[in-house]
Amino acid sequence: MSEFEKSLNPIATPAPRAGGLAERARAQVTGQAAYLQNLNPEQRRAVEVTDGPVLVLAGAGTGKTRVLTTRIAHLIATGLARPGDILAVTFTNKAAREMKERIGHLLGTVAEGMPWLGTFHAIGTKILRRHAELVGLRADFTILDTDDQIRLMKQVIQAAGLDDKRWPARALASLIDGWKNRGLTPDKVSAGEGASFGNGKGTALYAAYQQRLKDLNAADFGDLLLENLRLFRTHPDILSQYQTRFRYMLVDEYQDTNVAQYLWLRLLAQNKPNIACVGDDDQSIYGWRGAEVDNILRFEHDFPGAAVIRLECNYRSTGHILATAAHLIAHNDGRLGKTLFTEDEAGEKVTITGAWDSEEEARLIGEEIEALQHKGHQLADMAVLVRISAQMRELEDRFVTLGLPYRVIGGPRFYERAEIRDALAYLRCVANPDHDLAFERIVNVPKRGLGDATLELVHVYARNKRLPLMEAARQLVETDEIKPKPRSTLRELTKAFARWNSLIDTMKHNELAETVLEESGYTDMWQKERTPEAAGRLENLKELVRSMEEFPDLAAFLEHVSLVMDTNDNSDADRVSIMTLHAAKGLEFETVFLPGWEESLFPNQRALDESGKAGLEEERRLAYVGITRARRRAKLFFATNRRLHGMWNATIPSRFIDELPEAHVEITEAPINYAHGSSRFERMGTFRSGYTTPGWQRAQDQQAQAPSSASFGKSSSFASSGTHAGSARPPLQIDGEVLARSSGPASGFQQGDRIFHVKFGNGSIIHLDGNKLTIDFDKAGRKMVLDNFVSRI
DNA sequence: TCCTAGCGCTTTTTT
DNA sequence: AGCGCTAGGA
Repeated sequence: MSEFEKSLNPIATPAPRAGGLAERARAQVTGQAAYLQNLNPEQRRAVEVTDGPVLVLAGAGTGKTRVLTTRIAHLIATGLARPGDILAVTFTNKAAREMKERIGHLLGTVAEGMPWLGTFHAIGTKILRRHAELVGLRADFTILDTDDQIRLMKQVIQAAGLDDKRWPARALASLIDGWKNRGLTPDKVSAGEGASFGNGKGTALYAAYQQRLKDLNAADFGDLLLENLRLFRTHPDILSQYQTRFRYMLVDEYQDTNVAQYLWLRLLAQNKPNIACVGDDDQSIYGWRGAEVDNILRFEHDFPGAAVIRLECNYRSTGHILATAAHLIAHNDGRLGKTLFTEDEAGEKVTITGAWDSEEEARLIGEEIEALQHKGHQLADMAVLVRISAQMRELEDRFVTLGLPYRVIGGPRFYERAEIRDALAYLRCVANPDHDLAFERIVNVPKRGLGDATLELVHVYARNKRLPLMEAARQLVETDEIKPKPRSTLRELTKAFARWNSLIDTMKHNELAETVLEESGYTDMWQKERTPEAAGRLENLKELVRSMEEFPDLAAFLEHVSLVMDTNDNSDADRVSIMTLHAAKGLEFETVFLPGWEESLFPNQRALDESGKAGLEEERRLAYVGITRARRRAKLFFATNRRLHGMWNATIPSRFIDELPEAHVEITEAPINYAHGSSRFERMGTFRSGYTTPGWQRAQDQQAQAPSSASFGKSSSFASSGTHAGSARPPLQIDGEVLARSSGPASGFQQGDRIFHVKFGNGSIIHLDGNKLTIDFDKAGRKMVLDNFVSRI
């Protein structure tokens, strides 16, 4: 066996397999490795430059994952590193899973031999467990999920004598989360920031929370990295141990790293920076949760002598799509700059379709999907990408009506469902009776008559005796402190937990789970509730028990769910996907529908308010991500009226539409005429009026007409959904004297004026309400329209 | 201790 | 509009 073959697979010596390791290795002897042959020159360079820091700027669809996985395979195949020498970090479990699979394909072996390939958090946990005692934890510390975290913070807030109404635990949670993302321990938080919460007690609350975590032998997600930093800083010997171990480092999605992750990487890469970071500054869309685009922009400065490799050949999208995306993103400042190109055909232009309202928009999308389906396209090749989840409802309604199979990606995840968390809390209590937060969660679920009063007794006793709640309860029920009824209930419960706990070693863990859920009365609770929803919950519980089979024991299962908050749903039915733009990153589809390109929604007003120009640029990157998900068809939509929080609002097309290159987009008409009628010409007109004037400028114009932005919002809202009923829209009556008075003669029109409307033709104004006009059209009947689509004749 | 009516909030989401 | 939480009453 040659030297490099040994390094490929140091243990077994299997017979050479077709396409396997040995065969590939032989290919390398004769010329070059087979795995390198499918790479373009830039990709190859990104794989073969193994010394020193490397930044790979990988534009959308340029083969980023291929480079990462091939690079790892290359390091192993050439004998530069053994699998255990390579640290490879990703953000999501999905990405980690995918990489393992693909490396396995490349090397012809299952890549379980990559012990240090995983998410930041998974690897952080692994390291932390080995040295837990050095940061005040035990090796079996529990990882709190968001829910536990918030309940704990609530306790901390109350313990500090603060009103948890006025200072909500959620707010503190996001504040502390933000600090942890930035690598700040309580002593590092600036006084000003610390004082911003809880009457100046922010920092103290943070410190108290950290203390509580230590008491509970627990860590939250942020700690998994933050405690690593502490460990590395306070124990240079341990740091150097890992520096030596990780001879090569790879980082996926580098543009999404936050400060803590950045510091972690820097510490590990300190002496021997064989670090390769792959990312795309144009796809940084997680600034709001602590990601620092700066990390990638600063890479060359941080790692002097870094090789910067740009992957600019796009293998995903056709010409028009790519050109559209490129032109849009060029409006951002401060980019590292890439020019994507494709060797693919120009393909179809990106289409822009204006709809009267969001219902019509959903209808149009539904029809286009059906039309494509009739032409033989798979539903699984299509996706609808929305800015906010609230947009999904109307789409789902429409798809249900059409009988169009769809799936919502993202949404509430499996492990976040109440019944799953309850079941997990039971199992955590069984496995670890000291898990106070889990105990609290289920002590009275199902209702057992153990309310606040009883629980408070247990709490007080536990605090005084410094005991876990379960143990405190066990001791308390032997006294007369508790009233007879709750006393016997609680006694039975603690006995039950003791019994279940004793079964851990003898009973199969999934059977044990079933037993626990049965005997505790938890399954009964849902069975008694005869609703379809409860049936679904029971289904989920079954699924949970089933999924446990994949793990060797209860402890392994619980560790898995703490870190992996998703399940791989392998439903392969042919369905349209609906998801947010954020959830779509990293995915691709033949056809992508992008509804809701309107000011306020997209770019999202809140992002603009909170982050100004940076917010706008992140929104634009989101738009870029959306368009670049499409392989062959990207279809943009906007509606002139949208229902938000139950109110109809007049909207104007997104400024992003104005930023698209005219040569690569086309404005479409709706394929079918609806109740209010439409023709190609009219739709063009509608759109043009929104196209030639920059969106933001018109927004200002409209704002200027109204006394204030608040009354603008009001005056442009239709009365209710009842008066606005989609295609079968009845003549609209405006129910508000109040509304009419409040908005005044803002439109400049008068009752009786003859007007022309781009969509409905000529008509007479019969009623005015701010910028909304009720008009009897000569041909189209009575409609309510907005003044900016109307001109006097 | 439990049930329910009313109130307030509402971007994006991973681990 | 819809959901989750909370306070207040039974």
